[in-house]
Amino acid sequence: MTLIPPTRLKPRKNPVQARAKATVDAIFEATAQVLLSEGLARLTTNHVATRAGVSIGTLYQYFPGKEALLYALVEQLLDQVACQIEEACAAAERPTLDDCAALFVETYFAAKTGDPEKARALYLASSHLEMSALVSRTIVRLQDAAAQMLRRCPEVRAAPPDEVVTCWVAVVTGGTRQILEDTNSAMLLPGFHIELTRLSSAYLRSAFSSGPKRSDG
Amino acid sequence: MTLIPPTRLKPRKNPVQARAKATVDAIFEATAQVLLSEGLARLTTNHVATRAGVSIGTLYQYFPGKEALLYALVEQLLDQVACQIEEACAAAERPTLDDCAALFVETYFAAKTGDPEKARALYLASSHLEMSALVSRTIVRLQDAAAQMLRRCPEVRAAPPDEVVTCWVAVVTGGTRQILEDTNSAMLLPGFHIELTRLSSAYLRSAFSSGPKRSDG
DNA sequence: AACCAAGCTGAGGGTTTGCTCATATATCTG
DNA sequence: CAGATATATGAGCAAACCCTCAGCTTGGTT
Repeated sequence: MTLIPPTRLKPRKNPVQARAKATVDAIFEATAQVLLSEGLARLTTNHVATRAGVSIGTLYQYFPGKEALLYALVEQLLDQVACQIEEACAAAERPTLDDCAALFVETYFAAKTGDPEKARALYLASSHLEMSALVSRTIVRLQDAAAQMLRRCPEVRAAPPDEVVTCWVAVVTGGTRQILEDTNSAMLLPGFHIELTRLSSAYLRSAFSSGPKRSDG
Repeated sequence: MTLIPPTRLKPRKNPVQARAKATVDAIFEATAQVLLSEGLARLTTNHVATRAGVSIGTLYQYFPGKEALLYALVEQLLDQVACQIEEACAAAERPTLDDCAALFVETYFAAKTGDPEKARALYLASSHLEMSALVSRTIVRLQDAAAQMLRRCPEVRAAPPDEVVTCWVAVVTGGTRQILEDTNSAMLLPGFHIELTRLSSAYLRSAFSSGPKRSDG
């Protein structure tokens, strides 16, 4: 929405009838499935169309090409995550640092693990060079949401420094990705968000209330 | 080396003469370059051979296919990083927690940013489904190196819990990836490893010296 | 019913890609 | 030098792929 993708990446038209909406959904769903079962290299438009149960011509009525299809999928999935984070962060009125840590981590983690397959598909698809702007944009949204939440935190006096917010968001998103993509560590996944919350609390405290309660100046 | 890849992914033969070694190196180099300039989708064997200045036939004498080429490249780059970490961690004899944090982060960060282009190429290539085992293996090596270093740390009494090591390593590697891949935040990259070190120190302290020096039991 | 968008189909043209193989050159060994 | 081995070449074929288009079906409106 906010971004202006080149024509090559924009959808050709949006579905208006209910049946067409179902078709597009099926195409998205099929794309994610093929991505997971075959990998990005073997993802072909014909294969996606077949898996979606529609003809190849139908696919090309909505998307000008393979890349546009992936672009739309990534855009959709990223937007869902960003919206959930923004909503959750905005809802915290006077959070403690620990609240901030828990809220951000839990929300992000839940958004990702709610449908781990889709999350993995997203990681695969977003490795396409042209998606990087989309990812960047989403990261900025997360950073802004986090920074504004921290600013409403009584323990935080001034505006939180960029490096801290950047580092924190990078570490939460990157760490989660690492765990989700590593099929080996998938077993101890349930405990991960707890550790990640502890880590976040420790970091935020060390960044914002470092001295022993430096009283009012 | 440690892994036993299916024939489809193993190199066909190793170069023995110096000239052949140079050829294989050129192919690797060209692969990384094409990966960065064209992306994984447009990486073709013909294109790589051209960029390397060798004939397509030559490429196929050493690698049975495109995937094997990528596999070998990823294997090489991952091994370099793991070796550097293992070496650095093993060299620390009686480190403090802060030493551990700094050593691991600085070494990993230096290994990645020493050649950021190659690091980015690695991320692109490793998104191929079949590389996940290779990545997993490397992560385990990093975890082991970190765990053994922590065990030699006077502030750490017992063996460090798996969740902590897993979380820490995931966060350092994942966070670094996030920063390296995001071209926007590339500018404040120089400060990132400092924050990451602070974060690591804070986390390790909260995990290992949480109470006020719970004396011997 | 008659009409018109909107939606769907899938064979096939043109292109790209992966890979082979017959041939040629370079390096080594005795 | 002569033979053996290692290395390099690149035209070209089979397969895979992207995408179009002319015609067909479905849903909605009057």
